[in-house]
Amino acid sequence: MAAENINRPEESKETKNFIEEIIDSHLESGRYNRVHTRFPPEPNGYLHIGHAKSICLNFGLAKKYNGLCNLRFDDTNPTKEEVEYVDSIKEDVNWLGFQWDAEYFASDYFQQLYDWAEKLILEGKAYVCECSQETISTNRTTPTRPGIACEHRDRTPETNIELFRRMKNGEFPDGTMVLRAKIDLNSPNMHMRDPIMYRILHAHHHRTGNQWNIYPMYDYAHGESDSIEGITHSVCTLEFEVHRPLYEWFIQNIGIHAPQQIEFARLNLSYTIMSKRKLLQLVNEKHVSSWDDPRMPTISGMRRRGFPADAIRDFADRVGVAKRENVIEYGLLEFCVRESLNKKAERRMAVLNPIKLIVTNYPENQVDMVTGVNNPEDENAGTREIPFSRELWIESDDFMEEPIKGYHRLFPGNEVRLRYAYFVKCTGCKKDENGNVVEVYGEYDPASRGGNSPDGRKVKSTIHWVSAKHAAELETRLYDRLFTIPAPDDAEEGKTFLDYLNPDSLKTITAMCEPALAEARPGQFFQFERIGYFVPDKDSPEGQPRFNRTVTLKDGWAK
RNA sequence: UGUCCUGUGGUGUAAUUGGCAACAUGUCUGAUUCUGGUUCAGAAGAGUUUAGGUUCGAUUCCUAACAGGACAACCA
Repeated sequence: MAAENINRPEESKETKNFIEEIIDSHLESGRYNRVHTRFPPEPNGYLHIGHAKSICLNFGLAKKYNGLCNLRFDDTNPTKEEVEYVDSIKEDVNWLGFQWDAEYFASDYFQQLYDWAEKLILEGKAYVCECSQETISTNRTTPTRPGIACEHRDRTPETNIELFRRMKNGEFPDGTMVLRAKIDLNSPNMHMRDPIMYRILHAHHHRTGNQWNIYPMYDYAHGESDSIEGITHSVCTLEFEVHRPLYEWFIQNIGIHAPQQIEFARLNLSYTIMSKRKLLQLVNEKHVSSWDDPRMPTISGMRRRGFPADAIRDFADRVGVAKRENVIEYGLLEFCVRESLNKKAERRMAVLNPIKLIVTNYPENQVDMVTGVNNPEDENAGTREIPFSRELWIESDDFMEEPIKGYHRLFPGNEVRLRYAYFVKCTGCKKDENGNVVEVYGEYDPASRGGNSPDGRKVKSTIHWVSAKHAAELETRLYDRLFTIPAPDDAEEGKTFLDYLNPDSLKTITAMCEPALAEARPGQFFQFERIGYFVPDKDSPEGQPRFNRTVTLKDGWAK
């Protein structure tokens, strides 16, 4: 094998993570002359941001070393897995921006796995055990004490192979017997105390149908699948560390290509949960609408929320790869999202919490068009025309009858700029019987058309607005974090993560939007000026976009 | 309890493999700005879990302790 296609990353200021250092040493020592990774999801749920880290890592490693990366579905448990999940997983990996070199299923290897199991049996390295689940467990005892051998352990290979074949043929009911590797009942590592390789399951498998009555366990299937595919570096999360001796035992005793398993710390994000079980619970108990509810930390949820794929990749990059447990601040994800969106989102004006501003010296039925810049960060984004008239919607936060110190928006006597339009000076307001402001009044300066005064006069603030008679009233969903505390998993006594659901994680309002927003289409990104980033939801009817708030703008004033 | 893994600013990740701790984010200032956004400039913030040891010198090597985590499924 020529090794000239190995691509060692050029010396750059970028430091290497510990996995890359291991790979470098393997390449140097000649243990491997290539890099081949895989992303091995179990199709029993939707992918989440934690998987995104693993996807970026595995595909990233392959790319960096000019190697390959497979997508392999770890579908060894037919009772939990469904095609729906297979489809969503493929879509999510693609959307994240990765193409796998080959697509496999662990179930593709069932026959090979079976043959190897027979080989181990014949060599006296595996046996059929008829103990109950409880007996197996109690016979394993505890780590400090030796395990107890059951009467099945010393059966002859002939008996074992016959029993195993009958297991395969479906002659026994579920749970009556299992195939166990004969390793070491006294190992301090409980995984080595004769682990189960096969269990009987008369279940319909999403790919092999009813062909099999026995299914391999993770520990027996995973490493062998890696080996079959020629994987060199099998990257997984920390909890599999104790499984590594077992992974290596099977490979060695079958006598096949040996990949190196390397474990890293999974991603944890503050204010969110990552467990598939809990995520499923949120969906099943209707705390969210679906797996792709924009509040979900799933890849599909984030996509619907408006997080760009490049932001997620950047995030995965920034959190790094190490072995120590970590909790990433949610703010870092938001930073990555804003940084990406700032460059690509077109600006629009929309008023979320409207109050009317009447420009008293502007002619009653006049309308003029002012020009708005679509994206100050991108010259190619062009401009658009926005209608201006006497009655405008402005944000109620942008007016205070009695301003607090530091406030320089609209208050009686103060002049501000209406973005892209005119200077307007506040002359007062009208209140209802309860003292609530219902209308704000102002006078504009015709000479300031376009947003600048010829006399060089300055204003301290610019506010956004929407012409009342031209406003498009569009449904807008204001999303916030799903949980109220940083670590919803660490519930205090007597509580569960559900007790920390944020009741205000979704507020649906009608926003007063500039007309151009009515033409927004799913897939586009917008910044509502001074407010945040928004995307049209996929469930929007034609010509009537419903907006999802992706993230707010950073608020340096923060009342 | 046993085995294994991990301890570096608030958070995360580094430190040329022994040379007085860097980057990002966050926070706080100030400047710029037709978004209280962006951008720019600056500041504060860890002496590397602790105690010993080796060394001229330790985040890095050794020992012990302490703390946190994983495992003890016919789940993956």
